[in-house]
Amino acid sequence: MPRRDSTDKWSAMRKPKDPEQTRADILAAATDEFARHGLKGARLEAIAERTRTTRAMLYYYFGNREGLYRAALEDAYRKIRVVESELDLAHMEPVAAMRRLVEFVFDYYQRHPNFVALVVAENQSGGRHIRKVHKMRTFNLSIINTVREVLDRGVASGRFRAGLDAIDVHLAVSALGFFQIANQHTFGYIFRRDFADPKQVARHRKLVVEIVLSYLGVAARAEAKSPGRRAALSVTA
Amino acid sequence: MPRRDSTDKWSAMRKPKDPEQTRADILAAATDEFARHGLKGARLEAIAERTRTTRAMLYYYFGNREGLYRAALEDAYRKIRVVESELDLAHMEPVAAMRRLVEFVFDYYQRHPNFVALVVAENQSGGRHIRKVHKMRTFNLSIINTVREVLDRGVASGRFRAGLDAIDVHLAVSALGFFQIANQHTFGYIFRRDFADPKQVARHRKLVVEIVLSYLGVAARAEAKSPGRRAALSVTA
Amino acid sequence: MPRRDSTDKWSAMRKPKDPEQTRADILAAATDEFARHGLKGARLEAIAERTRTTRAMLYYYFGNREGLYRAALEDAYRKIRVVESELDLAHMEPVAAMRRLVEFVFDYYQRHPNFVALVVAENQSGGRHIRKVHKMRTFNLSIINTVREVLDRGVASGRFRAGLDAIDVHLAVSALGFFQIANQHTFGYIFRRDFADPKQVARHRKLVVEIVLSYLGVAARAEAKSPGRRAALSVTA
Amino acid sequence: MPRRDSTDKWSAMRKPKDPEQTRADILAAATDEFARHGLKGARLEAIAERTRTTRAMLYYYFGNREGLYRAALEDAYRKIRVVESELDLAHMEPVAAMRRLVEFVFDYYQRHPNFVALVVAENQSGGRHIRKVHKMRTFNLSIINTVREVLDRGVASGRFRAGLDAIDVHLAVSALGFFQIANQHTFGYIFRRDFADPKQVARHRKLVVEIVLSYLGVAARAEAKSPGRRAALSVTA
DNA sequence: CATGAATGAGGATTCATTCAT
DNA sequence: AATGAATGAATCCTCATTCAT
Repeated sequence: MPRRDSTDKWSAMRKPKDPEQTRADILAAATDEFARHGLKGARLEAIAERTRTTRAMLYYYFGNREGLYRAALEDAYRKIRVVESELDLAHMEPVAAMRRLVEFVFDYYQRHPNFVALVVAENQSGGRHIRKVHKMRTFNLSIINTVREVLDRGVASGRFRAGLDAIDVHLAVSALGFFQIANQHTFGYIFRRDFADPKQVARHRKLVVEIVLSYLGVAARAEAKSPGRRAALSVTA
Repeated sequence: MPRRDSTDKWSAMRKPKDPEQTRADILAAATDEFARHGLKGARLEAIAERTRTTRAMLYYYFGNREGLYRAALEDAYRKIRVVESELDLAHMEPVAAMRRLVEFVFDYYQRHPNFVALVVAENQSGGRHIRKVHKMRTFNLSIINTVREVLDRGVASGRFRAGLDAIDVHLAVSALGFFQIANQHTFGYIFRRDFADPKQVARHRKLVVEIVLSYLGVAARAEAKSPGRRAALSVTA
Repeated sequence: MPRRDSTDKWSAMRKPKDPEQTRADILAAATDEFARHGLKGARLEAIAERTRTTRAMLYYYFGNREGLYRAALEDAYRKIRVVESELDLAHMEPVAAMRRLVEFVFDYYQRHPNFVALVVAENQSGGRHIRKVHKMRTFNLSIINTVREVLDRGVASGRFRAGLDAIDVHLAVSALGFFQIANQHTFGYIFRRDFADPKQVARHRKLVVEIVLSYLGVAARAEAKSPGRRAALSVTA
Repeated sequence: MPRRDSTDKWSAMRKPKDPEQTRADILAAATDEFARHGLKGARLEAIAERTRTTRAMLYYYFGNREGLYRAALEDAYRKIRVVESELDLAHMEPVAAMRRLVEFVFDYYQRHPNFVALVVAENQSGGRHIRKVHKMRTFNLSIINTVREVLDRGVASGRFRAGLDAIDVHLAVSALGFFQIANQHTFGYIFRRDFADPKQVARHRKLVVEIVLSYLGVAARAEAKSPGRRAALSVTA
């Protein structure tokens, strides 16, 4: 009874009790809260408030803070891999496939800063919790196979140079995309780049593609403009 | 009346008042603690303990938690820029200079994971505090001038392709190096890469150099492979 | 396994959850503590101890120190006005009514030094908190109507002189009664008056009545002295 | 060295060291701080800041918090009595003398709210400290003699009624004047009286005089307007 | 399933006060 | 006579977590 404002927007707004929905709501709120403040910084009270439940409910559904955090972490990773697996790169020409993959990763980070933030949080706590999430590796390894398949075809067709490692490439792709979200505030402030500006985002997107393709041995910019005139224009703006 | 001997516990514990030293000690401990646990996660008590002072001293010298955090942040940025400014790339051939710069950044992050962690923490709190550190931009902008100068010479000599932006390049260099520290736990666990293994670190170092040089239009592999030219270029620390 | 007997320490200590009681207990203890030491001087720990709860409970019920203080303040004002409203002066002859009112105020202060002390504390903090208590004015204004009604009747009947202002009168009544509690220590010490002595209290009570009635134009001494008319008028509690 | 703003308004503004002046400055600042926040609420740091010295100086001059408080208290009482003793009422006609005395007290409180606040603070702490100030009674008792002398003359001349007690009268005068400062925030807010408004102050001043004179048996308002028509007009606005 | 009540402990700040120079 | 440095201790407040219904 204590503290709450007198306006009772409660009984009115509380959805009909649906355990699955409640669980999902909590998870969503938790993801956001953990993303914003990290594992230790997140306040369970804040999560409860957003879900219009009480802290006790979090315990009821997820056992404790760590259980909730792990659930959020697993959920986040699962989601990106699910979407990733729908890319269907196998039917595309290698360079186009790689371009698409890079853009996908880049875009995903841009649209899901919470995923990025959760990964940051997990690294901040030494990756202790990701190890406890079973199947984490399972559904994550698929991306490497995808990359490897594209690389192989590209090398075979002569579009990519030989000797490339799939994990290395994925590392580069991830790093370049991740940084733009994870470090946007410091880098953006210091070097006066507005990472929220759509035009900058578009520029950076091209930049990342270019870097990766260059590394694969493709004359980058030509690709982007017109497949036919490929070799002619490698001078960028 | 038992006059303390000068070799006892006391003299060892910095009783002789040396404010500068005390301040520096606190700052060092704070840097570490904030790096490990972030702005909110850090325990002031932990910082005090390592310095053999009391929490009150932290307030005496830095006003409050945020003041201390800001001081640590500023100090960390200042340090990397100071070392960076001693690179003396102006006298080196462009490709060698760029290689050296990339390696420097990579190495600095490897050897100063605290710096990386502080930057992560600052981004986690939205970059709110870096804005309050005066002169932050001042001493950070030098790196861009350095990069630009190398790029210009490289383009002029025909070793680099034209149309390159210094901030873009610095962004790429930073992102690729940063990721290896910042995301080592998640990426390492999922893809079974041991980022602590010196051999891997060496591999990654080459990888990053290669990626950046490729982007600049330098036939990376050639540089890296030809033993004859290698010695000439790897004048890095 | 030793089942606690129902007569042991526990049952005595309000274990059976009774939120209303808990809240009331806290409020009572808080009133006393704030009265003794003021808003800032009060120790929440002290309040908690008296209630056999923990400090955390205070926050649970009242949000924070100020919330608790405000609740105590409101409660105190409400109580005096409630009792005041039961005076039923409308049926009394004006002079007797006024006498009774003055005596009531005087007595209330005497018996509720905590109320006086809280008011002192609130003034000490500039009256900042009383403004935040909704309804404060509402239940306080009734006293003025009461006074005004008595004055009007007195003037109409020729017992009081004309031109009197109800708020002025209430101000005088309050000031004279308040001082005896609020300033008893300094005034008492300096002028060697023992404000705790029942005989002095009785003397002061008469004094205050006399002053107020004189101001209203009633020949005070006459009223007080004439034994014959005294009984008729001193229908006070 | 820590904390202070970089602008060094220090060495420039620090007055040439004059122990007496320093002591007086501290006392003035302390009076204000104790008046504002009470004995316990006052912060020594705040006092030090206003005096442009350090907290250590307060200890140097006054021993400790209580010593400083006592000094402020004594100083405050001494000042009012000094001014009071200069009233020179002995040469005035009784009614005029009494009026002047009431007005003096009223005005003094109005102009020295710090005195009022200190008295409040002292009562709040049970009058424990005033007892430790030697001579406190000595210089305070004079006021009673002054009042008594006026009363005696008034009774003798038939202007005042008999049976009056000097301390009672002083009590009434003090209470009525004190309340307007001490309780201005609560009373003012609840009953919508602006005790800071000069017009209200003037009204209240008259009111207090009137009340006191009425009590002494003088038809109040007549006095104020024209001594000659004294009895005629007792109807106030 | 759900929830209001209760608790315990961890840390943050703030200060008065003392010391050494 | 003065002061910067240092300390210890008191409180505050916030939370995660558990309990009883």
